[in-house]
Amino acid sequence: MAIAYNKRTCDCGTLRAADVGRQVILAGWVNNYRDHGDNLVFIDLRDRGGLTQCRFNVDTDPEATKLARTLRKEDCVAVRGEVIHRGENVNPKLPTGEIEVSIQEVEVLNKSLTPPFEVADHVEANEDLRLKYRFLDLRRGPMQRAIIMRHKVTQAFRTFYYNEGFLDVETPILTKSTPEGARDYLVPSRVWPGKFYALPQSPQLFKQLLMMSGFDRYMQIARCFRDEDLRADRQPDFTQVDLEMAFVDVDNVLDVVERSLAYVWKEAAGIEVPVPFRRMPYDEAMRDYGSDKPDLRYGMKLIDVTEVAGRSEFKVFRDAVERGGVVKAICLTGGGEMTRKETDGLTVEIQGVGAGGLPLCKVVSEGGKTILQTGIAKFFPEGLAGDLIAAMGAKPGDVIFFAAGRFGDVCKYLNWLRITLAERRKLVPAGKWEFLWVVDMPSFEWDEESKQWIFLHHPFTMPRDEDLPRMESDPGSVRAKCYDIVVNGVELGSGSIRIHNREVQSRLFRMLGISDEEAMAKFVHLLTALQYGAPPHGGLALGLDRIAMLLSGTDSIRDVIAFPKTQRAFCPLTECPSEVDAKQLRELGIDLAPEVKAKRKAAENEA
RNA sequence: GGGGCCGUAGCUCAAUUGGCUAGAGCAUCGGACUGUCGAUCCGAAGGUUGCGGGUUCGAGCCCCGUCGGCCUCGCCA
Repeated sequence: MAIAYNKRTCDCGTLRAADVGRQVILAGWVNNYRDHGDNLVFIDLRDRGGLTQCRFNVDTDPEATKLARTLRKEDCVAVRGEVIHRGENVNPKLPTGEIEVSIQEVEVLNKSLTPPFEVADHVEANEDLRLKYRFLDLRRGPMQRAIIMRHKVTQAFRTFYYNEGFLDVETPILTKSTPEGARDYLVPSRVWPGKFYALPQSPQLFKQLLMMSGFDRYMQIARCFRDEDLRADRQPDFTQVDLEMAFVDVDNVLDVVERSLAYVWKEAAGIEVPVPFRRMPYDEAMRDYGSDKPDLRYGMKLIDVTEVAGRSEFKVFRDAVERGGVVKAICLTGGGEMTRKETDGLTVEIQGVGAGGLPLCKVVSEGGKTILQTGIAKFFPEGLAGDLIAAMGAKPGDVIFFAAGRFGDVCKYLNWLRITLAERRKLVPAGKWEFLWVVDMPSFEWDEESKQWIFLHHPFTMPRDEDLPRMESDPGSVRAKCYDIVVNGVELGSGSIRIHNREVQSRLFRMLGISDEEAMAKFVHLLTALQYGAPPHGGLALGLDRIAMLLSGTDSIRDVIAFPKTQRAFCPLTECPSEVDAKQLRELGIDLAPEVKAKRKAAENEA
């Protein structure tokens, strides 16, 4: 090799004025080139560490300068030269801006085609193009920082939990399909034609088994797979910080998890987070915020105005109340300045969420009195309007938004509205981290479709001790020993204390209309293990992608995943999923459905 | 599965009410330039307006279908 690129003296972000005079070897990519004619050429060389300006002078190094002139963006090169001070020409924008390297020798390690988009910090390209050329996208500063942030988060979690005595144990990727919950990704097997493994939705059952095995503190950075529709914060394969502890109750789990989060925020991002975190019962979260993951960085609580609204002449409200529903409202301080166009726009949008409309009225001051105006104000006679204003704590200049109907629907609409208003009107304070435990969720929920009770969490979640006697008589009142950790309106993770007693587990399955035979068929390994001295245990799983996303300041987990998939679970880089050979299918004993074949043929003919 | 927004040069965008040869910035290529660092200056090249159909004298624009992307509801124990 012309230049010993395997003996780089440092990376492109480290050289300073103190290094002037040193002979250095650098390697990296051409970030930019500036050709000043016969004598002078500049190349900005970039690697993971940063940028270093390389100077080529034809008078002193004609060969190198000649070659430098042919360099283009994203060429991979190695250079050798002397660190010199820039004198009058320091660049304060660069950490290395005091120096440059006067290049004596340059070697092109590999030319680059013209990139399909500019490899620059400020990116303009569409995300799907960036995903197709992810290896180029990942060269960009913000992406490098995001991936590095993720690494720091991972490392901090490991350090913390290892220091707390947690054992890192791997669990199978090929495992058993469980039809409950999310859809499984299935894996066929040549050795077992007609049978399938499933990729784990989480290591849930295995980590419980590890507790029964006596490894009383377990953690794993675990890949999980769910074949469901995607979102900005959901990928088909994602990563959990999975943990489980034996001989614990709720407080033990919350304590160690919140300390781990505080440690990670400090270590990875330098942010101090006070512990313990606030706790809020699920009912309170739903009542005040209409959400099981409320964002506490701003106010705009939901206020129940069912009583007042029921006395109004507005038919929508009266109907809702008569049908046993609720009317709730939020007050937007200073919202009176919103234009008709803005509120009409919100109406259309909230209809997209499912609401019939967006009733509202403005609070104004007139003749020394505070009154309601516009919108549905006319349905509130003076006295009633006063009651409403008092209930809302509204002041002149505010706007009151309403939602009426079933409790769940009202929550959905006003939660959407609260979040949307906070974002649009910039009511979200920067740099604030509002951690919150949401606890005491119901164990069961009545499902209208199947006309039976279904579990809200998973079927191994322990009900609260004092609620156990009511499991059969009043299932709706049973609260679970389960907990969600939320920060700034984002659910970071959830967990529970598990059932460690076979009798309780059987009672619970019976209650849900699942026979013992059925339960055994699905969960034989767990149910059997429960009978051999299973210890009390519980745990939690944290969404690593979301944590990395929040600490990177992005709003999509795709930004902290090196090779993510699109919303339709397609990878533009590898172009997967893809078709496979007929031979592969034959070996697996699999035939495609006729309609799938027909569709494929039609697509081929078109192409 | 439902709703919304979007698709024009390699990239990001523009194109008046449906009307002349579809434009601009960046990137690319050629040339100039000794201190730039988002270099600058001069010039060139670059288009199946995602795809298919329809309406029209005339479609980037209107209509229908389809493909793809993002957001969202459902879904995600």
